[in-house]
Amino acid sequence: MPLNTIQKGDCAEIMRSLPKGSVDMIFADPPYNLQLGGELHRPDNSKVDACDDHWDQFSSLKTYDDFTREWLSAARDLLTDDGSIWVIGSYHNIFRLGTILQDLGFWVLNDIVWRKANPMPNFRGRRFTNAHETLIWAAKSEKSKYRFNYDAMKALNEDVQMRSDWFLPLCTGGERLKDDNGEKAHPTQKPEALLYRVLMASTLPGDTVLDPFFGTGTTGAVAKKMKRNWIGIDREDSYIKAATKRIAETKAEIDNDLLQTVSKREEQRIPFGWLIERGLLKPGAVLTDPKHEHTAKVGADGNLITDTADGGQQRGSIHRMGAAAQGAPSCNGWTYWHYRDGKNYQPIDNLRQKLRTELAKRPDTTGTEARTLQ
Amino acid sequence: MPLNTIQKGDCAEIMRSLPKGSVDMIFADPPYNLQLGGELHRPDNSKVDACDDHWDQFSSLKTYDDFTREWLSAARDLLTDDGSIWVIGSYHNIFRLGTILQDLGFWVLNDIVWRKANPMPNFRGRRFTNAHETLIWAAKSEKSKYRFNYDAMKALNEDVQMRSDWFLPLCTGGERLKDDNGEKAHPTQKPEALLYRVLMASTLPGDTVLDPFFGTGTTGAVAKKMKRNWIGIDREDSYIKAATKRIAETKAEIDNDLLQTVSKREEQRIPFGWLIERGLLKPGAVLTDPKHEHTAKVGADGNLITDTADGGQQRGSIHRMGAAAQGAPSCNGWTYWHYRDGKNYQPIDNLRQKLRTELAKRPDTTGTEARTLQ
DNA sequence: ATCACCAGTGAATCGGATG
DNA sequence: CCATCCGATTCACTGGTGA
Repeated sequence: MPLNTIQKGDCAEIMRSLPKGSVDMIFADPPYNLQLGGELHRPDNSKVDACDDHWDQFSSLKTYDDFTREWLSAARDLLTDDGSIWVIGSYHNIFRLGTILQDLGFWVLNDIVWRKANPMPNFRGRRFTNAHETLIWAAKSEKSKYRFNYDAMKALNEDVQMRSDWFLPLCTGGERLKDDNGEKAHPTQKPEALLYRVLMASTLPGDTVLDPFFGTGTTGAVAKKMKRNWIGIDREDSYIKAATKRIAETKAEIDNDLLQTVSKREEQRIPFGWLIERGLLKPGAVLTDPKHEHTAKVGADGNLITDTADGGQQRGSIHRMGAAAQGAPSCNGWTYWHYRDGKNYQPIDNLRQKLRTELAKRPDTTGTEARTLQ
Repeated sequence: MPLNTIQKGDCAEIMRSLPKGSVDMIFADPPYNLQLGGELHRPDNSKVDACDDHWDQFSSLKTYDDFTREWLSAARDLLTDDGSIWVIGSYHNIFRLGTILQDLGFWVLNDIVWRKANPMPNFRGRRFTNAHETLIWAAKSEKSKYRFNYDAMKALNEDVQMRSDWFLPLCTGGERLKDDNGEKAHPTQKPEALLYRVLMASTLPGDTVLDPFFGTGTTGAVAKKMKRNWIGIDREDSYIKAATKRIAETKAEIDNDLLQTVSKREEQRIPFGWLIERGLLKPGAVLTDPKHEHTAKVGADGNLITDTADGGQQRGSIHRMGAAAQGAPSCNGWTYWHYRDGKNYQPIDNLRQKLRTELAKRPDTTGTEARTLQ
């Protein structure tokens, strides 16, 4: 795999030449097929520098669809089974992209709206200001165990779930690459903040990220900063030259420990029985629910024991017995059951956390056991 | 023309029976083809009342496409040459709708994002909160002299061009129609404010507006208020009954309350993570408290990271880590934590203020940032 | 009259490991 | 392939009740 390099050529062809199932995530910013008419002027009569490059011209919708199906199909084969893809577009092409993604078997996870902080106004006053672009995030298939760093996204948003509408400025000012004449090097350079969020959401450090329409290499630059491996593909020498220089000047600046995000789901599993084995809870201890409406006794084997209405007993895991007490389909026993700590009641999750901290300090003695029991 | 009545039956069939070129605008809220799996429960174990009605079930994407092509084709013939159509959908169906619209010769004018003020969260934490729906506004053809009430839209928006992202609350409370059992009469009733803006943008009083998926008749009720003629089509007796009653009780008067967009909040919320995404702070930057007694490092996800006495690490939001450092129950992390600016230390609140000023320069007037600029 | 608290709810493609 | 079990997971808003 040609990691951390730019390949020159047709992206479908090059993707077909790489080993199948070898890429964790693909970010694609394909031609939008804008179909612009004549020139557009601002109210002050200055001319709008539109995207009229040859690579954005297609003779018909069918030509665009064929082109799209070709590269998306190659992209799908390149992804690992649990990989995912991001594509970005506007109303000119996003419906074609979305339809073909679905037809090829991709499973759409979200459509994301990039709300532009500073869009170009509609100078003619004939439509609404086109103030957003759309990203589609899709897994390779319905069965994929795609990666989503939920906790990182929540943390980025001050502990509130990240929504499907993102408000970010355009790429302007110093971030915008210029060519030797001081003109913008690429007509549609995307802001790094957009890629930062995409990479943070759906990849891990060390993952391989491919961008088939690399342009000025925003994906590569952000991937390098965030210690993801990247592969870029483009057909234009001028873009490859600009991207190469840009990425060479970019440092992998973020430390490993800073790149880590914690997810409860990925923490070490602690069976309830370990609390008893290690004396954090004694057999016979009485647990209650938060409202003190139900009680259960701790059995020596890690089961809980409750008395039933008919004078019998019931036993089961902390989760099963919590669900039964509430008449609910499921229950997180760790947060439901509380133990007595002096005059207060604490969730048994506190004991789990305590044990987890201890185990982390002594990885040599307990690590193997913990790992094998996971 | 059966103006201001509801027709019962298949919408494509009924549209074919009406005179061609006789309708000025069509608003369509077709089935979304959600393809839901099993049941979904909230964290409190209550069940989500999903949209699982028979009319939303299609056996395949092809079946859905055939259905869509059929009614959109009939709709196109029904429009005047200068007429336009609005369709609404989610990522499940909007790409199919958009592709078929384009294939039939409709000319897309805008895609509009309805950002929901109060969407349902993602309960499992597996994706981004699906916080918007998409509307497509299209003219009958590229040559259409479609109607767009530019000045009305600008006036609605405090004299700034209306953007393509609209921030509106869901239809809840008193506006939501209930059946005889007190249950919601329709699973997906749209808010009147949404229809108000659509009608205000693209029709004139006296115009004829048709809704082929009439449901509880929101389109008819708002059209009546705004003195547009309306035609509704639906297949379900229960919806027709509810819509008939609703429109009979609606008066043909323009309700000024509807004119208002959701009021702006005083200040927009800036998550700490935005400073990192936008490069105002780098991951790894060291923050200190005003007395330089505590330090914390900035994580890539917007959490702060501190070293604990026992050699471990702790992470959390700026507020939580500020509280922990002081042993206080709460803390305003924005004023507590300081970053190094040359030789001086400045509260990170300065960076927030800087970003806020930048954002304020480009006010998102359409819609109120509320808590969710995102 | 006001406030605090609780319950309910909205177009939702909402697990993963183990046996 | 399927069954079983563990255990992680929610935001904004409305309306009712009781102090």
